[in-house]
Formats: sequence, structure tokens, C-alpha cells
Amino acid sequence: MFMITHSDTPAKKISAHDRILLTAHNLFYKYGIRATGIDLLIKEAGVTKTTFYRHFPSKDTLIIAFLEYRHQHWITWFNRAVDCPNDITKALAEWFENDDFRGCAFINTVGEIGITMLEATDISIKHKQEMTNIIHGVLPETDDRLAIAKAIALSIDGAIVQVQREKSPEPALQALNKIIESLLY
Amino acid sequence: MFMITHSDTPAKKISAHDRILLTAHNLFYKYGIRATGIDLLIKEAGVTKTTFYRHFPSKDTLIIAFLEYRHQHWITWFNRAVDCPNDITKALAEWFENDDFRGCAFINTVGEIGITMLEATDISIKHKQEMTNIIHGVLPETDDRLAIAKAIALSIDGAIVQVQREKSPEPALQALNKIIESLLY
DNA sequence: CACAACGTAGACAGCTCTGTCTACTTTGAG
DNA sequence: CTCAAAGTAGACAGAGCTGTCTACGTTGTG
Repeated sequence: MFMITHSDTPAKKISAHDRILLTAHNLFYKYGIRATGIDLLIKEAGVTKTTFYRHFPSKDTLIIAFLEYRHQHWITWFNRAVDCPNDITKALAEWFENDDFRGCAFINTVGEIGITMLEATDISIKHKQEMTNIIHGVLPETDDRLAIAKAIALSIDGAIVQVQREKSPEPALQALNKIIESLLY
Repeated sequence: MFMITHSDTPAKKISAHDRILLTAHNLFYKYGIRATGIDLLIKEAGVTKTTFYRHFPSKDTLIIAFLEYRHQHWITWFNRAVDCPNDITKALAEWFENDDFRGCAFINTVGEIGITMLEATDISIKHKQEMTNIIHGVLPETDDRLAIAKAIALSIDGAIVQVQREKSPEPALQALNKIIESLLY
């Protein structure tokens, strides 16, 4: 299950730092980075500007923290969800059907600010590399195992952006399944 | 060859309308839509604000015009470049190697403003549909011809975003080739 | 020639953006 | 208890954003 539920009645236990990070995650992921202003962000997180800038000296710092957090969260989930090749589309189907699904945070971020914030691109490359590693780990041990893992990873990116456009996950999942089966058998 | 060369010494023949549109295309595609302000745009296009708003009553109008223009331009190029399945990666290789390559304008736009500007998503869906049609038209007439076309289209999206991240086109092209060959043979 | 369309030039309004600053309060650990 | 860290509250600066407005000049076509 793929949820980040900083509920709107935030448990007091959550520190200001974490409330900022979770709120940033939700807003950046949903609306984009440039579209999310600091004023809205702190209002939603329930902190003041002083507190915000104490924890994150600039918006860029927060963007990096957002990406690192998302990376860790997503990879942990994917790693747990995938144990064999068949799990790949199953796991993705679960993700795609989530109401909050808005594509891949890394693809979106590279598209939005990749040219002005090179570090964002670096994190995205790392993220996809780790995703590829996980896929590689569950493939049968053939000669072209690595090439197949890379091809599947590439197709997953394609499926993600297609579902993001068209909302309905089924066509993309069918196409992805066809590709994976063609590659494996 | 995939170039849009509104040169910096714009031939006087080009109308203000077209200079605005070409400049918008270059800036939107390179830096993103929200990152591109009207003041910079009109300066680069060499027109005044009055002229700009006479031709495009709002920035949103210009965004739509940009997407329609890009769509027409890209599809025309792709249609001419692709005559058989082998042409697909050849054509894409040519595009990816272009210095101005910054991914797919439609993927980027959906990621950036898809949730706030539904018309942008509509145009993007139409764009990918037409790309899929072209692919479909050059495939051998098998039973699963349409499914293969859709799978290739999905993989192309994956290749585009990968090259956008990693700059070097070769790995994505290799993966794409492997997928296409697995699907066809 | 007349007139509409197209163009230049630039001030301005109203808003939002990131980031800084002052002044005061709460809280937790040594 | 003490003191530093973390918090509240909100004004403010300086910039950029989209879009409007007035006033005037050019040009091509019926």
C-alpha cells in the first residue's frame, strides 16, 4: 500500500521538521514544485515562516529533502512489493490505482526544473538506477539479464507517464505486460 | 533533422505572431512553462506587451498555441522519418542527439501543469495517439499489430524520459531496440 | 485616400514569490 | 533551575508575475 498520510489533524507527535517535509511532499508531488509557494506550504504544515527557514534555509534545500524522502519511501515500497517478475505489474497496478497518483516525482521534477537544478537530476538518476537493481534481482539468471532489467525499467517509465496522462491504468499495464513477456519468453 | 531556428537576427519577414510563437516554443520547451515569464518572452521575441496581448489574450492561450504548434511540427517530422519498424530508433536517435533535446514537450507539460490545465492533457493524449497511429502504420500485419504499436509507443515515452535524465542516448536506444525486436520477432 | 490592422513605448495595478527581521513564548535536557 | 533550542506571530523588502491602459506611429488593401 502506497500512502503518505500526514492527516489534516496532525498528531502532535510529528515534529515541525517532519510536518514541513510531509506537506512539501504532498504539495510538490500533486501540484509541482514551482506551483507550490512557501506561504501555502507553511500554512498547510501549521508552522510559521521562522520555523520553516530554521529547518530548511532555502526552498532548494527543501526540494532536495523532498526528493530524497520520496526516493527512500518509494524504493522501500517497491523492494517489498516485488519478489518475482510477475509482481512488477501487480505492484505498479496498486500504485497507479491510488487516487493520489500523479506520475513519477522524479520524471516530473526533471521535466520541470531539471535544467536549472542539476542535483535534482542526479537524485533522479540514482533513483532509477536503484529501481533497475531491484528488477535485476528478481529476473531469471540469463545472459542478457541486465539488458532485460534495463528494458523493463525503461518500459515502467513509459507506463508511468502514460497512466499520468490517461488516468486509466489498464492500457498501460497491458502494454507493459506484453513487453515483459516478450522480453522474458 | 529536427530544428526550429528562429535565429537571433530574425528575418523581418516573420510576423510578430509567429515570432512570439517560435520564441515561446523555444523558451517553454527549454525552461518550462511556469519558469518562462511574459517579460522575457516579449523581449526575446522583439515585440511589445501590447502586441503580445493583441495576438494572445492570455498566457494560457499561448500555451495551447505552443502545444498545437509543437504537435504539428513533431508529428510531421516523425511521419516523414519513419517508413518501417527499423526507422523508429533511427529517427529517435537523430532527435535525441540534437543539442536542444529536452524530452517530450507533452510529457513535460502534463507533469508541470497537467492538473491545473486539463486542455494541455487533452492535446498530449491526442499527440501520443497520433504517434501510435504512425507506428501502427508501418508494422507488419499481424494479429496483435495494434497491441505491439501501443507497446512500442509506451517504450518510446520511456526512452524519451531516460535520455532527458541521462543525456547519453545510447543506453535508452539499446533498450528500446531490444524491446522492439522482442515484440516483433 | 481612408481605415483597419498591426506595431512601438512604457507606466501601472494588483498579486505572489522567496527570504529576512524583530520580539516574544514554550519546552526539554543537563 | 537554567539555558539553549525550537516554536509563535507577523511585518517587511525586493523582485517577478500577469494583465491593463493611454498615446502614438506604420502599413497594406479595398
